[in-house]
This record gives sequence, structure tokens and C-alpha cells, in this order.
Amino acid sequence: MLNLTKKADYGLMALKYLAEHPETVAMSAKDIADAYGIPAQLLAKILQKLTKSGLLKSHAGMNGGYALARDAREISAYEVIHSIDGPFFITSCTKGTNGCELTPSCTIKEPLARVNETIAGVLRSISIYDLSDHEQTAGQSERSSPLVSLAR
Amino acid sequence: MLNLTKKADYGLMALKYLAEHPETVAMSAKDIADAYGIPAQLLAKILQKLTKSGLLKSHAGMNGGYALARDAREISAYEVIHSIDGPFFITSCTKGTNGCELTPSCTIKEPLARVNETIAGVLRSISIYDLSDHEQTAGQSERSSPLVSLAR
DNA sequence: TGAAACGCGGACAGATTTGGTCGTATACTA
DNA sequence: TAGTATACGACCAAATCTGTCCGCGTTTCA
Ligand code: FES
Ligand code: FES
Repeated sequence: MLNLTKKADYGLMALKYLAEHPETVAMSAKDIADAYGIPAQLLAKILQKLTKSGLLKSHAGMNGGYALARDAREISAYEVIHSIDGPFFITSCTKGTNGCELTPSCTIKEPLARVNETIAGVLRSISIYDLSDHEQTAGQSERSSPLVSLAR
Repeated sequence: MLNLTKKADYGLMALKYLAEHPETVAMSAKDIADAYGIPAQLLAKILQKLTKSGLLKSHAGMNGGYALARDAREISAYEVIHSIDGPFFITSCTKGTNGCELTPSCTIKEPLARVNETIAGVLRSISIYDLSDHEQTAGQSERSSPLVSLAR
């Protein structure tokens, strides 16, 4: 019913956590999982997906782990969700290659596709940086201008 | 993964269908289901929910059926989805009464709630009328001004 | 007055998706 | 070479969604 999967949730949490610890070179999946009390192995697989999508850089071996591949401002929530949950369409008919069996009769697909694009746009305008708790001491650069203000 | 359930899809289709046939007093669930080739009994239950939510008016007995309870412009997509799928939160943690077990550690719930509100706003700004194929012959009243333009 | 057409609502089974675990292979470091 | 970490697939369990069935109440009409 139009909600993110837990996996996407976890992914966002992990990325936010990484964004808030820029000093550390790499953070293991277990470290992040422990910090939030989520299943380590599950998070590992999520981070692997994000790595394959180029959002994270990974490093095996001791003191290895994951690090953001780009600046937190350059990673949008949309990319994260898309990477973890696959392409999302608000219309339920995504089975098969294109459209479901009743595509010809269904008349709301086209209008809803527009809604879909709008939501995608909102998600695209939100970066990990926007989610994170960056100490906005003074004179914040205000580089990011999300469609949705997340300011508190 | 952030998509509507088929039920919500069906519900929107049905309402759109009703909006496009304003002359008929009432339309049976079976009629609508046949028009789109969707399971009649399933659609019936959906329409029942919409009736209980006050979006439709029902009439039992022969030649009975359903009709919009209000003008199509006054029924938002949000109401329909909310009525069928229940309250939706973009964050997956909706179990129990309030928040999931890891609410304290989860740090993205609050920022995502804002995204949630934005999406809800988009959905609220779209009416069944906007979805329907109203012959906008000339000088359309342009009474509705959805956040998302659905014009073709 | 009774049958037919229709809405109402719960129970329920099958299909699908999600959440999570396990095992093993691979890569890197000390 | 021992230890730590990622990579990846198979797999299972739980939750959800989809769809069907059946009995009941209501309205219309012959
Ligand atoms: S439900 Fe499949 S095309 Fe709309
Ligand atoms: S995942 Fe439950 S509070 Fe965020």
C-alpha cells in the first residue's frame, strides 16, 4: 500500500549513518547493523546492492567495509530506493515485460504514470544529506534545495 | 515497493468509470467489473468499502448499484486509496499501534514523514474528475488545479 | 407474495512478496 | 596463513495480497 519496504528503509538508514560519519574510511555492515539493531546479514546484502549500483564503495578484508561513493548531497533517496526495490511504478501492473494482461481496458495507467513521475521527482530531490543530521551551525551553504523542506 | 495494490487500482478504475457515466442512476458492481474484465466479487467488496467511507452511495435490489456520493471533482485519489488500503505511510514501520520496535534507533522516520505528507498532498490534489476522460470541448471551467497536470 | 437482482460481510485458500538465515566462495590485511 | 570482511546464491518462514465462496438482507417487479 504505497510504502517502502523494510529493505529500503534499512538502506536509507545505513546511508544516512555513513553520511553522518564522514571521517571514518570504511564502516562494516555489522557495525552499522549493530548501531541500529537490524539484522546484519540482511543489511549486508542491501549494501551489496547499493555497491553494485555505484552508490557505495566497498573494501574487503580487515578494517574493510563500505563508504559513500559520492558526496551525500549527490545521492538521492530515489537512487537508493530504486537500487534496492527495483524500478517502482505506482500502478500495480508491472508484471511481465510491459503492462499486465488488462492493459487495454485499464484506463488509469496513463494518468497515474504522471503521478508516479511527480513522486519520483520528489524522491529525486531528496538527498542523503537532507536526511542526515548535519549540524547546520551557522550560515548554511543551502546548496541543496529539495522540493520538500526537511528543515526542523 | 511503493506501488498501489490492485484493489486500489480497481477502485480508481471503477470510480473513474462512474464519473464518466453521470447519466446513469446506478451501476452494479458486475457491470463495472465486466466493463474492465476484473473479478466481479472482488470489485464488489472494494465498492462496499468505498461506500462505507462515504465516497459512494449504494442501492440494493433490482436495478440497484452504486453511484458517486459527491461530484467527481470532490473525490480525491487520496481518499480512494486511503479507504481501500488503509492509512499509508511511506515508512514501513506501521505495525502495532504506533511505530515499530526499533523506533528509537530508526532515525529516518521523522524526515520521511515529511516526504510522506508531500506525496499525500499530491494524491489529495488529484480528483476522480482529473482522471476521467471528460470531454473538455471548449472553455473548460478549469476549476480544478491539481499539483500535477494530467492534461494530455 | 415470491422470485430475481443486487448489495453486505465474513471466512478462507492460493499466490505472491518480503524478511531473514545459511553456506560457501572470494578478497584483503597483518 | 590466520582472521576479517565482502559477494552471492539458495532457501525458508512470515506476512500480505488476490480472489472465491457462501449465506444473508434489501429492493424491485411480475
Ligand atoms: S491494472 Fe494493469 S494496466 Fe492498469
Ligand atoms: S523502521 Fe520502524 S521506526 Fe523506522
